Amino acid sequence: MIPMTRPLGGRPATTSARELADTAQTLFLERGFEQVSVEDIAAAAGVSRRTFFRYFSTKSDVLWVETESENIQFAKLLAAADPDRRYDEVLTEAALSVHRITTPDKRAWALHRAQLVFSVPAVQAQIWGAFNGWRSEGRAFAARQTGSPEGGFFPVAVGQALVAAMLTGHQFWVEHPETELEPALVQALSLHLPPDPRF
Amino acid sequence: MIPMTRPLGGRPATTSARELADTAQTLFLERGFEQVSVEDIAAAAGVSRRTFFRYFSTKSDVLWVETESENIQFAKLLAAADPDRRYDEVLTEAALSVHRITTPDKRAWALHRAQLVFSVPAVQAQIWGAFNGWRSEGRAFAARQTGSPEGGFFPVAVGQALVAAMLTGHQFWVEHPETELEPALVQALSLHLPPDPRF
DNA sequence: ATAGGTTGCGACACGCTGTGTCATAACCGG
DNA sequence: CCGGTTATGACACAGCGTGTCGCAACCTAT
Repeated sequence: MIPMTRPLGGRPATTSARELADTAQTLFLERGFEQVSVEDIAAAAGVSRRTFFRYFSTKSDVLWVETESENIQFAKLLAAADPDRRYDEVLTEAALSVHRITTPDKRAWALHRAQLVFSVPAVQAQIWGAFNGWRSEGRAFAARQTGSPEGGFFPVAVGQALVAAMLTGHQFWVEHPETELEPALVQALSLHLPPDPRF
Repeated sequence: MIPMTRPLGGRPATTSARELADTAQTLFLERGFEQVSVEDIAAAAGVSRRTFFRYFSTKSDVLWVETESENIQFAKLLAAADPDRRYDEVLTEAALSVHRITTPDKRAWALHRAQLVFSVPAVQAQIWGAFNGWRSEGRAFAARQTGSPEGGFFPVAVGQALVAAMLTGHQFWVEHPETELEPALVQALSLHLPPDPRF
């Protein structure tokens, strides 16, 4: 979508997806998702409303900028896993690694985004697509790591269960924001299924 | 929302939620969800656009009219459960009962809708809200049946796991349409959690 | 029959999202 | 300086969702 190298010639961009996303996230934290219009974001970033929609196809897309790179990191961790290890251990480690929170700023944003997920319909409408990567990665990994058939029942269940565990951890966190996300994720991911290559 | 008995006095309604939903679904089948505006639905039903929003708060709400009554049936089954039975047995029975397919017509429709769920983004956008009932009902039931704290981790996990099981069964069914839904649901629901009132 | 209360509806206006179109600004190389 | 290229802004438009207001259509009581 956004080219790696600036093509030769042409007017240089006055902003970037990253800058727009940062601006938007700051405003969301200040006033809340629905109290911030695209016009507000564009004005704060010094561009027109139309330009915002050239970088993001919808207002809520700005919430999932990190998701793409997280998916890549997740897939890499799974690809590099020792084939002899239990699939569920690897899956748990990889998921925790990707969701690790390093700074207070990132914690605040992650919490707010999670709150939006569980309260704003416009955000909920995108969850399916946002977690598609997790579902399919978890499924494919479970199939190859346990030797289950590609179209079998078990890998499908693992993919769905992985997403459910993520949502469980985040939902608990949102309802207990004084706690930390990681323990909740650990607990949710510990409710895993034993490997079963039969189906 | 819509009163059970017509109140005394006042102008009688010229339409109903049921009539609007039927009209809308017919148009959706003909042209597709996004190719039908609320104005179109209202016109086809012989009312104004404003009146549509008096019966449904959003356009997409009419997609899940059946889901609402299913939720009520589900909640009733859970409410009538023997308090001494294992929560997961009751949950499984109730979920299977609600999803039981009685006629070939209903099977075809259920399969078609499931296929839409796993392929059409416009439909996927509604899934979160559509399954909100199952999530919250499963959660509340798990809490009271196992004696777990209302805000505890375990009920949250049960709610999410219930939805994940539903999706797993349906996803497997969509990918193997020659099989039946119920066995897939049984298998998915059998991957349940043991009751744990501690958390 | 008429008056007053109650309830559904249509008309209108408004802010917001998302899209299409077009002119223009700001860079490139020759 | 001059086309070619790319990002942007201005504008228009359909659609969603909400608020408000006056009116229409029913009721019951007098």
